[in-house]
Amino acid sequence: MTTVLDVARQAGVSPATVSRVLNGNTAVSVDMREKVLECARQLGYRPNPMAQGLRKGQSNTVALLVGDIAQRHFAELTLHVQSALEAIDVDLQLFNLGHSPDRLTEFVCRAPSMKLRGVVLAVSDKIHRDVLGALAALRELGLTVVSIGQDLTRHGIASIAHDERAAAQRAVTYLIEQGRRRIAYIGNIRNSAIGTERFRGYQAALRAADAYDETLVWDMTYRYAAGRDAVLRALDRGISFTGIQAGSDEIAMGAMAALRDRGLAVPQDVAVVGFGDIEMGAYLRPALTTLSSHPDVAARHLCEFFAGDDPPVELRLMQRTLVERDSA
Amino acid sequence: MTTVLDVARQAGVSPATVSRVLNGNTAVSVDMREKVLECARQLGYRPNPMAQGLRKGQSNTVALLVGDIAQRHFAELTLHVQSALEAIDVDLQLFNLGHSPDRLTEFVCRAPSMKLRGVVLAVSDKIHRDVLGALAALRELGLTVVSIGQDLTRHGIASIAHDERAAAQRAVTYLIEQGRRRIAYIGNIRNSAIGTERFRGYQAALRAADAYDETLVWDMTYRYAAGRDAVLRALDRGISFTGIQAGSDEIAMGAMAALRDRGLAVPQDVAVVGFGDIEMGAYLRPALTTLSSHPDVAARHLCEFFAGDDPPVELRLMQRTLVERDSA
DNA sequence: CTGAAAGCGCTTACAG
DNA sequence: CTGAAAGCGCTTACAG
Repeated sequence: MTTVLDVARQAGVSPATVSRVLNGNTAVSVDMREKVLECARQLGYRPNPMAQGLRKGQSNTVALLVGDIAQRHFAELTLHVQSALEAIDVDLQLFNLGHSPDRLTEFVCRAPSMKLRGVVLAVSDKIHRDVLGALAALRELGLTVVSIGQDLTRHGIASIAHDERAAAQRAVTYLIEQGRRRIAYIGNIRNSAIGTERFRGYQAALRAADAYDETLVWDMTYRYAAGRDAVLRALDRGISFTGIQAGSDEIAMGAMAALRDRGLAVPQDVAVVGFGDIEMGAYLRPALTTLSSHPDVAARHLCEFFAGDDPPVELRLMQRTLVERDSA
Repeated sequence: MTTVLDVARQAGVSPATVSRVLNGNTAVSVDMREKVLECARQLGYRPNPMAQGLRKGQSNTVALLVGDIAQRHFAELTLHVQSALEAIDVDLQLFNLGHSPDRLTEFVCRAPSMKLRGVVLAVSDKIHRDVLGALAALRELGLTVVSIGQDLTRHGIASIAHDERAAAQRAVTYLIEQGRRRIAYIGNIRNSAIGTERFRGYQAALRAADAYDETLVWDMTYRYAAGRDAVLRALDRGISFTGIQAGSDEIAMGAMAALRDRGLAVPQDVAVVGFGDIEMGAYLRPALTTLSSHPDVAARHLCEFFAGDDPPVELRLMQRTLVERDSA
């Protein structure tokens, strides 16, 4: 592999000059700059990232901590984050948390010695305040720390998030306006920071219509099976309902399958609204009414946070809109 | 941050000894080893990965090149690969190719200077032979190079792959045994190495039954829309068929939506078989009959390739089985 | 504007 | 078995 030294020799200058030209933060005379650039090109020189990192005390890598890449919206987010960060020339190291708080804790312990450029937290689960503190403290080590999905600004972490409460409230109000009153909520509430917000929106809409009923709140996990099981169990218990607000599209799909299996028609008997607008929803029959998601916008915000050297702890709020299809 | 030097001072030994204890490949006296270990623990010492990498000429990072993480099976594979590699203590750097050959080429140019521990290629698309050559050549630089999904052993790259041809042949034969003869193939054929294999299996099964008809072969991309569009177009042209072998579960879903929209019943009028057994398939109504996938097994094989220093160029072949559900 | 020198934190021949 | 020394490839004060 060619090194700065090779380029320097070839160009007849010192390695310091080569470095200065390539990093372009110090003034270098025009002819030197051109000669160096030409030689670097000729030799196909690329700096050794580890040498750079060791010298600078920081690598060019950002760790992306993802709640669970098996969930569609996390996969989509990963996609956009990776390409956005690549565009600004930072490498992405992927950690899949699988919703395990222990894995997050372990990461936090390892993080300081990893010499990362930053960490992006894409986690829906509630995070222990000690961990949050440790994460925020990484900032003092020169890392850029950003949360996508939940608002952690009050813990000192720059955040990009949807207004989940408003979104859920909008969707549930839409169901109420159809004349439905017995509307269930299926989703992760207690363990999920984002889920809690969504639930609050649901609750607010129903309370406003004086139709809130605790027995219709089913605190479940994110996956398909959760949606199916919740519906099956409720039906077995003779609980009746005419609408479902799901905490994710996957849950909504599981619920729709269960309704179908029990001979209930969507949306005639029970209307269903999902959360996240994953691509598949449009190909279901009935097609899934859901709330939009904006991973591309989030990725763009993220880049802005990484552009500055020490980004402010601010919230970039995004709004979800209702995507009306057949299921509600 | 604490360094080897800190640990050495604390333990009253030389940094060389600390390094030897921590790397454990050279003999060190028992009392020294214990003292060093104790001090390292006390100080919470973790080696600086960039210093290690610079010294060794190689980092601890493996690049995972993924065809398109927006496709479910790639997301699932990423999940398993990441956790398997983490277990053997290697970091995962994610590259999403988005099926772009240019991005792959660019990676190949960058790769030598990246000082990677290895690269994992999870790509369904056909790869240009020059790129393949460059990839295989990385091996001489000490990288471990493994392909998951397509067999590249004849290009000098260790591979983990399903027997796609046998799988498709099995599934299509199953449809034929139901008395169906006009069976369509929807999938990526020309541009996809894996798709080509699947198509060959389909073709072999139909030829064996003397029922192969080229007008029922629809070369499309991987996504939902492709499945829907292919079916709609065929129906518009008055082409009739009683079965569909899809090149992916997503395509199968798109096709089922189109059939439903045109008033055709699955499986009574048209049977549908997918490829890959993504979780969602079980929650469709009718539930999707499909061919199993084994990302967990693949990840396990992968670790074995990374365990040895210079793994042999061999093929680990996996068999898909037919997952019988309602759609066929 | 430019170069010589130091040093980031490790590991591994080389001596002993 | 152990230590002193060199060096991986870069960048950046420090002189000039």
